[in-house]
Amino acid sequence: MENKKYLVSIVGPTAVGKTALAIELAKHFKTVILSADSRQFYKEISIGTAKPSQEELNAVKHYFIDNKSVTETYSAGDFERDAMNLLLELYKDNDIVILVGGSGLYIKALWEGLDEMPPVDEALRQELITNFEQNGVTYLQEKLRELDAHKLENMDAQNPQRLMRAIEIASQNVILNKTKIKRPFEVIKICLNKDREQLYDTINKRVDIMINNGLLKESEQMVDFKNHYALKTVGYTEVFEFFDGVHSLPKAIELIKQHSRNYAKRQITWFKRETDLHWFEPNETIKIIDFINNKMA
RNA sequence: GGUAUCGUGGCCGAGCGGCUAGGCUGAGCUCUGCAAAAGCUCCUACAGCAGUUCGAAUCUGCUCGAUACCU
Repeated sequence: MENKKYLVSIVGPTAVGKTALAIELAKHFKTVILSADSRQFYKEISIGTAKPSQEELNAVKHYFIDNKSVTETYSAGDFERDAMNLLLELYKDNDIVILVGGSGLYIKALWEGLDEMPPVDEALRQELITNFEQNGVTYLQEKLRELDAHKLENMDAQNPQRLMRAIEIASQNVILNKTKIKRPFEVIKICLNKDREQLYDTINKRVDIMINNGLLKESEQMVDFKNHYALKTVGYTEVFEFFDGVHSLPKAIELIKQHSRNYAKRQITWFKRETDLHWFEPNETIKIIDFINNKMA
């Protein structure tokens, strides 16, 4: 009979220490790491995305790092599909796989699944963007009201991005069932967090390190791609603005720190509502290993 | 010592007699495909004291503090 399979998931805010813990766990359980970080996929950007170091990557096999180019568009749905396929392969040789990352939606997609969706209609998307730019959110609200008034009443109607998405779905007659999918493995959910001030301090310091490690140079090489979604992200946006003369360098660095702190806070908010999530401090490795063993016993 | 200008919430910053400017930070939150994204909510301050006035952050005086210039 085949052994039970586990997905040990390490989540938490940026810079809390997920990478280090994941590597320790992977070594301890003699397994591999599946990364769920929506920016570490991209092979061209490493410094600003705080990828694991080369030594760390050599120590344990990592999947979903450097597997995409910034010119590609990738979504949570794509990730769910690719990660599931990979996991089924990995479970042939391993009973445990370590999932690590901070991209809440991507992780949720893998844990619970997303509904099947037809591909985005590019023409419609473009039309929506154009009309939104000219007429504002009101246009999107009215458009959605015609298609699905009930949906409009029950959503964040001030959010253009979500309105566009809702219109796309409504216009394709897709029925969302929003039920959690039963996975062929058990998910063990561990969230790392620490004192807010300490976390912010670590974030600030890490940004300085990124600058010293050549974030500016890396960004310079990415200038031609700055309109791609992959580069619409903290660390690069601010440096591009510095290049364009919008901010001084010190100001840009200050903004990277600030936006990283804001991001960390949003991540914490996201994970707070997750059920079955167990919270630990980053230095509690032994306690975490015990916890995992208990869960698997 | 004199003259001038100024002193607004954690920070920036408008207002210049009556209707909680606004922005940023910070905190809280939303979440089925751009998610390191996008959006929502909260935090009623005018240096102090005295006065003018029905009413003062806004006008007057004094005190304290800052800045600039002069001797």
